[in-house]
Amino acid sequence: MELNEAKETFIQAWGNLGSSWGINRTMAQVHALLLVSKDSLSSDEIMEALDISRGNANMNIRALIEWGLVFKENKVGERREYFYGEKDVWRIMQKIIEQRKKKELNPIVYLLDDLSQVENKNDEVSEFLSVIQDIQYFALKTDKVLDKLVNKDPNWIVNLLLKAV
Amino acid sequence: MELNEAKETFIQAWGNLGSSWGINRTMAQVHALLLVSKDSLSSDEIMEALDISRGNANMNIRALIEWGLVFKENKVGERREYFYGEKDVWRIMQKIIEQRKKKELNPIVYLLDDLSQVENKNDEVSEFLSVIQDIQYFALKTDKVLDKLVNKDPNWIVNLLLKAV
DNA sequence: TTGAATTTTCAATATTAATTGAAAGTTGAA
DNA sequence: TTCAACTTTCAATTAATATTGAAAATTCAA
Repeated sequence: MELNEAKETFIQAWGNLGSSWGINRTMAQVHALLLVSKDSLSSDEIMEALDISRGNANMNIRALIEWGLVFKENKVGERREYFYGEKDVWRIMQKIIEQRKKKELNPIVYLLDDLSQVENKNDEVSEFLSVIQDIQYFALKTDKVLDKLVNKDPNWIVNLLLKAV
Repeated sequence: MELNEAKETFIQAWGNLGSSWGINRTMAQVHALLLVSKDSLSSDEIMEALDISRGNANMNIRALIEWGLVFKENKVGERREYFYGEKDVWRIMQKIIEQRKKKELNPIVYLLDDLSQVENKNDEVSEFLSVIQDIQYFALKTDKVLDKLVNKDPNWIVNLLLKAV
């Protein structure tokens, strides 16, 4: 396989995988592009490389900056903005986990907390509460572990994983 | 809050959350409904409770059975099928992890394996390979941990999590 | 077998999400 | 200030996904 072909494959595949990861195709593609680009790229270069519109490029670059996966660079004497990607895969994982946790896990925690307030007056309610509380238990545990994960250094989790496997 | 109100809230919220979890709204709702239903329900009862069409109900019940989150029950002297949900929250987590791993993680592992085959003839390629291999490293680690997770008993992970936090 | 009850399929439709592109907004050098 | 370069916004369009509902297939008691 040739390098540019491999990069192209990576970008396309990362885009597809993004879909199942709750990240839209273009956002994942921009991320992949910047991940394998040696130099920072302008909006126009990104539009060109991925064959997408200006608006689409802009929105997804902003989203990636929001996520902390992409950064701006201002070149001296240049008006336009350039962008480069976070290259540290560990940090990339952290950021993605952080965002997915916010979007997918936190709402569950709040929901279950609310639902626990149901008046516990009979067996049927107890049974419902038991389900809710079981879910809550796992959700809170997962939440805590992921918090640690995004706050600690790479070795913490690597050691944990090694111990586990 | 009253029980039926709480159940209704749970079903609706679980449906919405399903979306961000890569599970479609109806599938998540059917799952939630069966999770908080004392008795098993027929297709018609599910259609009625969630106000969805026969086709929709059928497809999502099948998908849930496929995932191992819902089971059939045949009542004696009754033609129609009844369905009940997996109530063990630990097993539910296992099944969901199993499916998401299959859909989200495995493709990455295969992709990276492929991309590693790029001919390593110069520095630019080395740099690309380094990114790919970093991702591969984390992907494989995560893959292994999740494998353990779905094969071991609840205490294994709970202990691990406790140790970690 | 037959046929009513039930389940499954799938083309058509509806819903939701992503993308475009042009207009409006912003920026900073001259 | 002014104005061209550049960025952002957002209504309209397109694409992707989910849902419907009726027809076809299956099942099983009689």
